[in-house]
Amino acid sequence: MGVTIHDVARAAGVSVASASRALSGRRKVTPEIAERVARAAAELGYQPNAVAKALRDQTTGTIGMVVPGIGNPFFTTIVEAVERELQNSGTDLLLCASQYSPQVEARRLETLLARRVDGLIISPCDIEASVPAVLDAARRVPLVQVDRYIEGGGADWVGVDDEAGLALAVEHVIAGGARSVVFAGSRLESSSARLRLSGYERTAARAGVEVLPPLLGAFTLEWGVEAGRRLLDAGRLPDAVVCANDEIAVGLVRSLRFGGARVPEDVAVVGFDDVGHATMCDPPLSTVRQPVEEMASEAVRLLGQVKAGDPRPAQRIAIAPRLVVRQTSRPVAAGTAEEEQRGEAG
Amino acid sequence: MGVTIHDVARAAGVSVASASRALSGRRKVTPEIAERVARAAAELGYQPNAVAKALRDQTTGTIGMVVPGIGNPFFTTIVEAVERELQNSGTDLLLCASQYSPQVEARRLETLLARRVDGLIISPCDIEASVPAVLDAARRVPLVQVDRYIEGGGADWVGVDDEAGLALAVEHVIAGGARSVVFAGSRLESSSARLRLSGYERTAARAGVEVLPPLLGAFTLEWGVEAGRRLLDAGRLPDAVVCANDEIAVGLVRSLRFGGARVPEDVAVVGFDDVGHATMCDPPLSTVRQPVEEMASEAVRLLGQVKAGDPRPAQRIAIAPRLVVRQTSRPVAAGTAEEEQRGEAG
DNA sequence: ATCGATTGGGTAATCGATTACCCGAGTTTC
DNA sequence: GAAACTCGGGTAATCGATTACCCAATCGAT
Repeated sequence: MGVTIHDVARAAGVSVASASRALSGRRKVTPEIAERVARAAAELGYQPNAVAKALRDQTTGTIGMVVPGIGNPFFTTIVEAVERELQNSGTDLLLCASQYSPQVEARRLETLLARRVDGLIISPCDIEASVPAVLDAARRVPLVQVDRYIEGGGADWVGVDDEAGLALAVEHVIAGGARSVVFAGSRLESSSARLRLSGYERTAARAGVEVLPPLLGAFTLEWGVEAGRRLLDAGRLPDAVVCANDEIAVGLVRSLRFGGARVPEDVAVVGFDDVGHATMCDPPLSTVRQPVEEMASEAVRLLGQVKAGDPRPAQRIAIAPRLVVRQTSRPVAAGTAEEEQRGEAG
Repeated sequence: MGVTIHDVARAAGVSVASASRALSGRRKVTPEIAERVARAAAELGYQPNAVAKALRDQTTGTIGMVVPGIGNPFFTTIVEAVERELQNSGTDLLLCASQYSPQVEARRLETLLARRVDGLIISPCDIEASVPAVLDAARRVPLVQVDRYIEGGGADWVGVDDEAGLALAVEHVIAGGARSVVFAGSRLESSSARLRLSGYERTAARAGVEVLPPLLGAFTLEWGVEAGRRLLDAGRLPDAVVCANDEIAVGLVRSLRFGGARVPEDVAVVGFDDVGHATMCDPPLSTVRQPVEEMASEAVRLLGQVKAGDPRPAQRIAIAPRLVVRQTSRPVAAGTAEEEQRGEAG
């Protein structure tokens, strides 16, 4: 460690200013000096100290990203997409998981700000408890929310149109003949959880099918299993279950089939997200696809425009999802919904 | 942005030295000054600039972690475990994915070093192409490899005993009656891929069953599906397939069942890792469990001891894996192998 | 009363890279 | 031929926090 630009300058027999200029090319130097500096830098294996540069430039070339958890394939997919998006822009990503805890989330934001990230992308874990920390952060650096958001509208957001997504799912199962539709979702701690529930409720009401009490737990496979068990215990199964994400749906399918129900013959199941292992489920899962790449590139683009504490009204960009029909729901007449045959083993 | 310790000092009517001392408590100040400084800091919302501190202290309080990809649940599990391990040590994790590309990996190491991380934890993506960048990094900061490692022995490593793991798997299916055992793994680009194959070969040979040509592809579900298809196409199925990881195993099971084979009756399947969705597979997957938490805490512990470019011989810590028998293999007499019933839906 | 020791505060150097500013040499222009 | 410019190099300030070093005041001991 520790070959500095002073060492390079000395080795090349020039001043640090010349060395810096030769290396950065931000001001002309004679070819002779350029050459000597380049050689000296190469010989010494000089690598600029990004910490010093960051201090001087007041910019770190990093952006922070905080998601509830990287165990959830939906978030890892977003993270990967954001990373790809940042790939060649020279900015690095500092990734943090809040572990679904507003306290941890606040701490992580704190240290990211202390490290002077140039911007933040966050999916706030709790729609209420996350508010102060997120708004505070938004006041200090450009911040964009992705997927989940907090209410109170201080910060930009990009995500899928959750209500529209649930509408697609509900309309699809109704078109397939379902007369009773249950919603299996998560406790209403996030915007996604709330909007997906309300999307279900509205669409069901509009379509004239009964709005049944929702099953609310967590966005996990385990909760899906449990939800399926409850449906089985209740005696009469609904014609269809629409789920707030794929993990719940996969657990639900397993649980229902374990209990002897046939999917989709006895009960249709539709998930949400279409990332990770939706195709790996048996049978492959019908689901609502989130346009993750688009969300990521939109988020990065937006981040470039946002200024910290900008009084401009916060933007909300809701991207339309699309339905992917596989085998846990009855296909409907061609043209009504998109058909997909990905995911089967053969 | 931008309330500095100078602002705090001015507001409190003291020198920056006193302000710093009052805030850090590293030298005594009068209670009166401590009080004034604390109040001024609180009122101004002072937050120390970690960049400046890092430059001055020559230590950033961060460690970098580079894994091949966060789409693979095995790596996300390790990352989470490392994060948990670091939780209260005041060090943050800078996470990077190399996307299974040695070039990307080298670039990521480069920028982590430029950012002066205090240490590195890496799972090198390629056993040969990763060598120069990893050894170079190890010369400059403490570095510990986890799971995958490079040959040439310059850096410490902690991981599972891959050969022993495969031995467990192979012995288990043989004890269950298998006479023909095929290995489905990955191209030999990583230490894990190589050791798991050789573990299979040795154990099969020792047990006197024929060592069959391995199916080598990638550590993915897709490759598992393809491998299953090839076995089906070949006409006669082996009694058992041991896989290099769970993703391959899950794909393989789906593929075989789709082709009409019964698992485990016609062919037993055993995976490797036991993270993520091994229990979600239908039927639940028998597998070899990697002690991820232990690996993570060992890696962090080791990192604390390693010095950059330490001439001390590199340590290799291989932790013993254990077999988890679920339902894709025939159980054997109690006591020979551990039984588990986790993962069924009911 | 005087001399050391102790206490606690302030000044300025430091970390490494960038760049504002200055200066001298060479060119151009009238 | 001198003023005005250009070009390219060097010196030192700067970013913000920490701390080596210095100094004044106070205390205790002789």
